[in-house]
Amino acid sequence: MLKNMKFIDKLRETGLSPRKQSVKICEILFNREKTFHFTINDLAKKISEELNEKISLATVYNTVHALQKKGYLKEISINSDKSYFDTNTSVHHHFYDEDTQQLIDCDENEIETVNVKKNITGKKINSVEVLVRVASDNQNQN
Amino acid sequence: MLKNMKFIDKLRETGLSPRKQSVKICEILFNREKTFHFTINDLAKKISEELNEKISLATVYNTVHALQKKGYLKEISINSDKSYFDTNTSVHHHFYDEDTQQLIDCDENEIETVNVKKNITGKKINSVEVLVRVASDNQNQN
DNA sequence: TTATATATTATAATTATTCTAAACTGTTGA
DNA sequence: TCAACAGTTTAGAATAATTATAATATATAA
Repeated sequence: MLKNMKFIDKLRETGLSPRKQSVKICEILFNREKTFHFTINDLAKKISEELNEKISLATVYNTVHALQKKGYLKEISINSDKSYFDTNTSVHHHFYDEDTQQLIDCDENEIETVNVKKNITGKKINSVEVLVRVASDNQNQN
Repeated sequence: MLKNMKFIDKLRETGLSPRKQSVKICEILFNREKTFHFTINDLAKKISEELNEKISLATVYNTVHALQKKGYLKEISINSDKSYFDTNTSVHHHFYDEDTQQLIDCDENEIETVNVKKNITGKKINSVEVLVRVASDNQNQN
C-alpha cells in the first residue's frame, strides 16, 4: 500500500523496522487532520475497535515511546494519573477542561508570548508552555 | 504541645480528626520556611528519617490526599512517572531542571502576566500556569 | 467512663508500566 | 531465491505506584 509509505519512513527514521503492527499504530496516530490527544489506553482501545486482531500492549508502549523519543509524539503532563500524548509536537500551550478532562491545543497566537525574566546561570530554556485550566462557569469550586 | 495546635486545626479543617501520625506529617510538610516539593516517596523517606517508628504508607497517602483535596497541598504534574506535591498552594509558575529533575518555584514577578486571548464560552479560567523547562547550557539535546 | 466514629495499620488488590524470553518477520547478502 | 540474522512482536511475568479492605487502635462526644 503506497499510502502507508510515509508511516514506514517515519518508523525507519525512528529506528524501527516497520511491521504491520507499528504501521497500523502510525496510521491511527498520524492519519488525521486534527491533533490527537491520547493515553496509551485510549490508543489501545482505538486499535481494538478498528482492528479485528489485537496488538499487544507491549508493542503499543514500545512504538509510542520510540516515536516520542524521536520527537514524533509529545508527552503532556496534566494529571499524575494519566499520561497524555500529543501528535502536535511543537512547543505550544494547552487548555484543560477540568469538567470533561479534555485537553485542547492552543494556537500560538491565542496566548501572548510569555516573558520570562528569571535566568538560571548555566541553564538554557528549552521550552515555555502554559496550561490554562478551565471549568464550567456556573459551577462552584469549593 | 502548643506548637502543634496549628497543625491540629489544619487537620480538623481538612475533616480529619488528628492523630499523632497525621500531626507528624503536617509538621514535616508545613513546619518550614521554604516551599517543599515532594513525591509521596520523598515524604515517606523523610518520615522514616525523622521518626523511629514508621507511619504506614496508606496513612501518608490518605493524609496527603486529604490535605490536597482541601487545598493545603497542590499537585504538580511534570512527568507522568512522578507525582509531585507542593506546599505552595497559590497559583504560581515553575522552572523544571531537566538535568537534575528539580522543580523550582517561580515568583509572580519573575514571569510577566500571561495574556490569554482565547475564550471558551461557558467556561471560566481557573488558573494559568507556566512551566519553563531548562537544561544545562553545554548539553546537546538530541 | 463508655460508646461511637474514625484513623491507622498490614496486607491484599488493582493499575500502569516495564521486562523477558520465545516466536515471528523483514532485510540483507550469498 | 533462500538462508541467516537482526530486530519486532507477543504473552505473560515482574515491578512500582496507588487504592481498597478489614481488623485494631484511638480520639471525641455523650
